[in-house]
Amino acid sequence: MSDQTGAREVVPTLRDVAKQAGVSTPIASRVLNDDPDVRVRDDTRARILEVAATLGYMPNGVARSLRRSRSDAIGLVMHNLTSPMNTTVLEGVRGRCASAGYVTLLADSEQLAADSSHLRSFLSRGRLDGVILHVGHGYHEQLIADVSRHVPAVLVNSDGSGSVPTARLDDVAAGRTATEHLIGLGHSDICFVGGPKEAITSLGRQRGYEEVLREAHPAARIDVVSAGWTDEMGAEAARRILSRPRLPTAIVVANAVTAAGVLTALRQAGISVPNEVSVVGIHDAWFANHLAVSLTTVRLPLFELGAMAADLLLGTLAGEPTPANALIVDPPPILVIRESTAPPRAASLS
Amino acid sequence: MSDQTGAREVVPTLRDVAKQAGVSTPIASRVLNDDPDVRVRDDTRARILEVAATLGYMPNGVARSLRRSRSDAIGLVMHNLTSPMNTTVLEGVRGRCASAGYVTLLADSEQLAADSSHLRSFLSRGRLDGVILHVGHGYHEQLIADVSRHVPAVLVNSDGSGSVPTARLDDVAAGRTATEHLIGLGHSDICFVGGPKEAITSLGRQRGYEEVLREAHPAARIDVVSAGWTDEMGAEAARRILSRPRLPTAIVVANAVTAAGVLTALRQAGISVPNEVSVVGIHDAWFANHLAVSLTTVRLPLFELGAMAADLLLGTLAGEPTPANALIVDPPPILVIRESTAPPRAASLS
DNA sequence: TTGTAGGCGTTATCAT
DNA sequence: ATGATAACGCCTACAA
Repeated sequence: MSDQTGAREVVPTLRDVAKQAGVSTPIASRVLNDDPDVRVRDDTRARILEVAATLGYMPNGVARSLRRSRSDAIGLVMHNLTSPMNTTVLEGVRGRCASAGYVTLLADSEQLAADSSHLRSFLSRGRLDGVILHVGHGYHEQLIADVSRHVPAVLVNSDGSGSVPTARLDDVAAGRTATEHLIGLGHSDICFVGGPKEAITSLGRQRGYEEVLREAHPAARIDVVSAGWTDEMGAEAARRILSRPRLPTAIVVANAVTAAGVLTALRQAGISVPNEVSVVGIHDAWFANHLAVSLTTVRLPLFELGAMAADLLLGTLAGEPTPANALIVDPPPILVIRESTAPPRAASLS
Repeated sequence: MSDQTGAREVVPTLRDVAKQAGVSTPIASRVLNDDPDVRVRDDTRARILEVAATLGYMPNGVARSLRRSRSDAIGLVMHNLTSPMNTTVLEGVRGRCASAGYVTLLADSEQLAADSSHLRSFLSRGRLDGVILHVGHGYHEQLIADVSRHVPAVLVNSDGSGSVPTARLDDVAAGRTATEHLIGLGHSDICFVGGPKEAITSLGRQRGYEEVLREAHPAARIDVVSAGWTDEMGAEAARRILSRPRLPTAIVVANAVTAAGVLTALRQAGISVPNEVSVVGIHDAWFANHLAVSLTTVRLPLFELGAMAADLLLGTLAGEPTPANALIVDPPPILVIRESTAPPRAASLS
């Protein structure tokens, strides 16, 4: 068939298609790109399409990017991908970007911050149309500045300390929901176990806790313990609480992984949950069902958070007027009751 | 300062650097790229470097890719990122690629297989130097074929049904390690709960189980139950086992997430682990410590698996002679003993 | 309805 | 030791 025209091992280019179809490259280009205002005879169009198909033509994305000065690629800078919550956010971002025709470049915030040559390669001009940064509580202001100076950027769950738009969860509402549940059960001696001290998400949840507790029991003690986002840090915080003279009757934990550590430490200390202490975790991860005591949680829309961050960025890229900040209030935090919460000891005695 | 030369809002290009430094673009290019065999006067070199620095010059990666016909980017096609095991593999791939100077494009295998326009965009010529496919047990032969026709590809933990190099774990050894532990405790009535029927990793682990069981107890029954990789499927498999007249004294579960479901179903049925049934899971995930009963596991080098897959691909790209397949035997599977295993009921009674 | 010209930013080749 | 020229593959004017 077409072999005798001098089949090359190399992949066909637009010129090859045009040549074989007996047209010029611009025509081939516009037909293949479905340019709406191109007027070609039907048979010409058909011929081009057919040649492209038989040749297995595939446009060169790099050349196209260079020409159009856009790459249809967005960068996603993440920290701590081992956290199931962060994975969900990632899926939200990636899925939305893919649906919008963008591919996703993934980078780790620690590595990016530590390796400037990798950062340069990542930000390499033209490769990325925009970047979404989910860098947690790390002190990555420099990284954020470096990135946002080069391309449009959006932050996720971070302290948008300035000009970079941010998508975030309704952390205050989450803290409120968790605490309201405990208060509804009759608790008033409630401890809050937070993430890292600087983490803005943890601070928001803490504020929700404080607000609700003050509203319901103005005299109650605000009792905050800082931990971190890992199970080990949760266990360590629980041990700190256990070393005090009196136990609270309930604990709100700012994160489900941390809560797993809290539960395990309580079990190891022989404390019965929920009989002696109730525990609520924030984030309804799959493993909540399988912990030492199945964990009552507050479900937050993590996937939607990622999708919203992507929307923010893609909207900006499309030149649409885009809000500088987005708080995900729909769906709202939802309480998922399992075995780890019950009325307080005192109440059950009375 | 340099403003009066007509400072533009646009980012500086190589030509700008060359012009300001009073040299031609090729020279600027070669100096900035540390071309070893370029002979320039020291002051010229210094001038170029200085201008580049003050201008904040950053090469355009797209133009460079076009010219060099390589992108320094690799694609990672993954399935089921919600699994913590897969996340670890991802980190292995991404980390290794980043260290080698490659950025990583992430795609979801389901979405890629379902959306051909996204696939074309992903494979868009020139964008990717190679692809790593971790597509699980899905019937993605078509996807694998499509990808590997376009760029060099490497498979992870898949059935390298043909010409595509593959990196995989030593699943047989993992199954052996888990089963040997149980046999050492005195068990002989051991059930194997697998992943999806077609999953090659599950089949390998099953083979390890069968080998060891036959070697130790030639008369023992090979008892295999198919489940899947989710906690729900594990729970469902456990319920199936519970509905039989007799319980085995021990269960090997091909996956830690599945094992979590098994443990929870056993607990809900009032079966005591490890007193009535011992359970070993494969993969030492963080949550093993926090399950209803902490789970004895076999730790497999998932991060190294990802890194090895990356090495395979990068080696191929570098033109090095590269093995077609790699079995990760170092580090070997390691048994991590926790609370979910003990001698069998009969033995503890005698 | 179709073709020609030019350039996106870089690097490789050859000349000087 | 440095410069001129061309080309990577594509797309957007504009011309015919």
